[in-house]
Amino acid sequence: MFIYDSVQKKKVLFIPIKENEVKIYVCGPTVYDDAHLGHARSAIAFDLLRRVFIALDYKVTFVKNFTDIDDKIINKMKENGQSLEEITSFYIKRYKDEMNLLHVSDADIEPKATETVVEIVDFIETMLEKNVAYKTSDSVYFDTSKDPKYLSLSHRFIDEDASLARVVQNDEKKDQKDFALWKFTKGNEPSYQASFGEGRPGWHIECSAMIEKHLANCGDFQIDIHAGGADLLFPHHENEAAQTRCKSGQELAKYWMHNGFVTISGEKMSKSLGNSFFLKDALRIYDGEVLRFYLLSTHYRANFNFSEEDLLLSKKRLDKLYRLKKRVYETPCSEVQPTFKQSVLSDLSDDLNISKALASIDEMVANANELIDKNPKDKAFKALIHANLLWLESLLGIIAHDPYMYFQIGVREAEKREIETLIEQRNSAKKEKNFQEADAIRSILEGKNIQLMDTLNGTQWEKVL
RNA sequence: GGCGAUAUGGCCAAGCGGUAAGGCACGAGCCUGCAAAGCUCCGAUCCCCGGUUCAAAUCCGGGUGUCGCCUCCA
Repeated sequence: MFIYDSVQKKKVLFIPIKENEVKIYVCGPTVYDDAHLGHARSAIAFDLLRRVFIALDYKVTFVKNFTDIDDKIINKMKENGQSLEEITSFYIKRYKDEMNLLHVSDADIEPKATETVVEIVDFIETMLEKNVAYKTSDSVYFDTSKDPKYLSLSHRFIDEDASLARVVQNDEKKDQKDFALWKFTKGNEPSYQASFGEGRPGWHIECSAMIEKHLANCGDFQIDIHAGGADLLFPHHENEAAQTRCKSGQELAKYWMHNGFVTISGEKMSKSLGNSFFLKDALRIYDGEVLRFYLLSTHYRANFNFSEEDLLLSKKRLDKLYRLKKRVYETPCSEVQPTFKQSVLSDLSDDLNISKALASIDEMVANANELIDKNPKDKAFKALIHANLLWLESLLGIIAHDPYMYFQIGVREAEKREIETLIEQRNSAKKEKNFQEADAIRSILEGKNIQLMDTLNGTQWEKVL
């Protein structure tokens, strides 16, 4: 497996800390609002990473956190008069439901910040003891000057005057780069007891504490891979790494992976721009699997410009897989073709090169269709192809539906019966060589976006988007 | 202002020094009563200018465009 490491800034051979095992931590969402396409893309990208490692026979431990205590959540509490719990449990459930529609598996461990407070407090106590953190009137800060490697992750040089001019000045901080580990309570908001003062955790500390709690190794590195969106590299990941380095003497992660953004009309979706395309809205229009396949089909590091037109084009590629599935659906699976499996896995082992993998898959599809055309009764071959498709389902999280149902998504039962009746009428007309009548019926159905196809197994229909 | 990424045929998109994968769209053919589906065939010298090399889309330098990070963010 080769992966692109954001810190080394190049593609490197992945060597696990412990043979045949991989520990992955992904930064999950702050749960105060609905997830948008960017969350989906990140989740799908690293879900693929996880599936590929599993397919390569690694023992995978996959952790994704929920940030469930934060300024924005508190603001929402004040706005809506809801409790913290009410808000976060609502959005966590919605996030997980939506991710499941996208066939993103739940993580093995899904820690919440509020359930990690004890560890966070311990973590900060140790940093205070080690004198790499200090207290001011409102917060406990991390002292970045104590970390000689600070900024080595994001390769940044901070110009004290220019680049931090946009940050609100705080005279109590020793250095503008220093960041809050703990914010003392101002009253009337959720807070936790701590030896250094009642309050709540800052954003960066939870990931370091969670990794230590759930995953940490003894050795140079605590985990194998830390992943997240490209916007997290600085300051979030830089700060996580610094905390852990100064607290435990270990590097947080051996490899760092960052996914590119989803843009709309070439512009990043972001909360401040207010141009977010929420998943709940996308899922009202598009099937989750179609959306997954679309978001999956561009390499995870590249920026992804979302457009409905491209989504529909991408669907056509998925349709072809489903049509092949129809052709082999009645034949029980045998074994995946080794050459096919090997070729797809080797494509994906190259830093998740999905484009290459899809090309290999398309080649398999074309080849399979050709041979089934030539020899429609070759059950042994169909069994192999069926097995290939089933294997792809586990590897990519696609082609999971019944292939007939897939083409009928969004068609109501009554409408289905109506379609079947029209098809029967058309078939009678065809038998009587009344092609005018048959074509007229076909036109009626086409007007309803129903496409007919006469096959050896009778007339089939598909809903066209 | 500082830092970084990227620029490939009509569109999406691989490529990581040896003479441009794949998908969609378009066109032609096979198949079909006709279609649809499926199969086959068909198109680019890679933003510009210099340089390194026997050899560059791929490396280096300089431009130009686009995007991002530096503030919550996947």
